[in-house]
Amino acid sequence: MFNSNICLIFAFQTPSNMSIDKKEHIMNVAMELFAEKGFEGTSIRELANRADVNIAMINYYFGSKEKLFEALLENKARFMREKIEAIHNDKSLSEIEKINLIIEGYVTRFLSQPGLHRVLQQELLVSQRVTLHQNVINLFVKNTEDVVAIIEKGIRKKVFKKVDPQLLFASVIGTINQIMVSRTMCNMLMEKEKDFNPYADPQLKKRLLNHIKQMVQDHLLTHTELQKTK
Amino acid sequence: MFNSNICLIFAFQTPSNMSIDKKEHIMNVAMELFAEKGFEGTSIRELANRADVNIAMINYYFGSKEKLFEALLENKARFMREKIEAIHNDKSLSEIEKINLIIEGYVTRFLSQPGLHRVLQQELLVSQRVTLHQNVINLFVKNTEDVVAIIEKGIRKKVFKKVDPQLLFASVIGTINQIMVSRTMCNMLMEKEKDFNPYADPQLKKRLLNHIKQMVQDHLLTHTELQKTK
DNA sequence: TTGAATTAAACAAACGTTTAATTTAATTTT
DNA sequence: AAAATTAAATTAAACGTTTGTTTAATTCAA
Repeated sequence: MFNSNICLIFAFQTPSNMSIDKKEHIMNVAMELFAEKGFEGTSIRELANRADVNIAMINYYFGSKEKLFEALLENKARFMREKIEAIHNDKSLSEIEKINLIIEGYVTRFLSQPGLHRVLQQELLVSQRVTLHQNVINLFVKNTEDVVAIIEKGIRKKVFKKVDPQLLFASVIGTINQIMVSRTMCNMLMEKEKDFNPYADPQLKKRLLNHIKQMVQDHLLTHTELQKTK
Repeated sequence: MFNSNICLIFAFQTPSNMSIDKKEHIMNVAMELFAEKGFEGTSIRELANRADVNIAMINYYFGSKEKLFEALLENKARFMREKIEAIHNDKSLSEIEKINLIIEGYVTRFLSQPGLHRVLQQELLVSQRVTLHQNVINLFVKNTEDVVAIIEKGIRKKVFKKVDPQLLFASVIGTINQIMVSRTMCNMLMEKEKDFNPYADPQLKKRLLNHIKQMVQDHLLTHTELQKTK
């Protein structure tokens, strides 16, 4: 009751852009909730409540819960595409430099947006909303193709040894995913207190970057004879 | 966790296997559905329908939808624990052999149970059902601790170079996860037809095993000087 | 005065769960 | 061995909530 009054006062003070801000605001809260509870686990009512708007406003702005979800991903998820394309086409960079830049890009982006990462991962995992599911896949496959092309060029140039490019990229992304999948788990593995936010910790970022780069480089540049297991 | 299972087994001492088979059957169908649509995305009615049992039977057997889910994980998710413990304590194995055996164990187990993997991953990603969520985490953390101990022993013995044990294990699991997260995506990456089942393909298994083992071994046994990026 | 923004209330549909009645199977009594 | 008794398994129907969405009235800014 009090809140709505306060809101009305602020509505007077901020003139026309209120509606755009409100849309933005709803999307931010939605990202938070979807990341926490998943798409089906989040109710419009809870979202409206947390965002402090009327239930009807969500359908008024976005049409439906699912369209809100689509708008969310459309708005936030294209992020790595242009970056990777740019790196791929930059002729001043060596292959190993490109790989390192891509690793840095992913680590930076995912660590700074844990919620988005969580939502994307959920959408990959669950195949309920078919076209959205497919969109996320396509985005990822395109990125993989670029990275694979870079690695294959390095192999042809004989600066890399023969590796499995698709699976190597899967290892890079998979490592980050494994860290992002659960904050609690991450803290336990990294021996931090329970309510620490590891994703904002520059030390974790450094550690993660270092591990991935070193592992990828060791794998790309050297060859050890595989041990046999009987 | 154990108690509930034991209790249920003793509760129906009826030798009539029909009921136990039916329970088994419901759990299998539930795994299928949860893997496809997630926990909240699956309705009791749809589950009952697909399993060809009355809706009430699910609550009759399991008490609730959530308890069914718990029973499911309790029944199927303990798998790697004993195996890793056994490998960890086996004194006839070298460190690198242990690591390879663990990699083989995970790959084999996950590839043979894609649904279970999917459900576990979802439960890590979503923190709705708190204790269940924590159980999955604990299971995973315990496994990590064993693997970390093995790697650290290898480092002390100077058969491994100094690496980040936690993150290396994250890379192993993460690579497998990345393959398991979406069948469609996996097929696109591996250039298979759309309705191919990659997880049953021995060639993919071989390829995955080979990549992970080789990458881990390169990383553990050799050292390359890290390139600087400005 | 007009069109957009916002609201409370109502909507039907779907949800997980419970009930109460009935069928089936096993055990006990005759 | 047949009948009676008891308990478990199964069912259809209903329960009260909650879901996403819509409506129709009201407030707001221009």
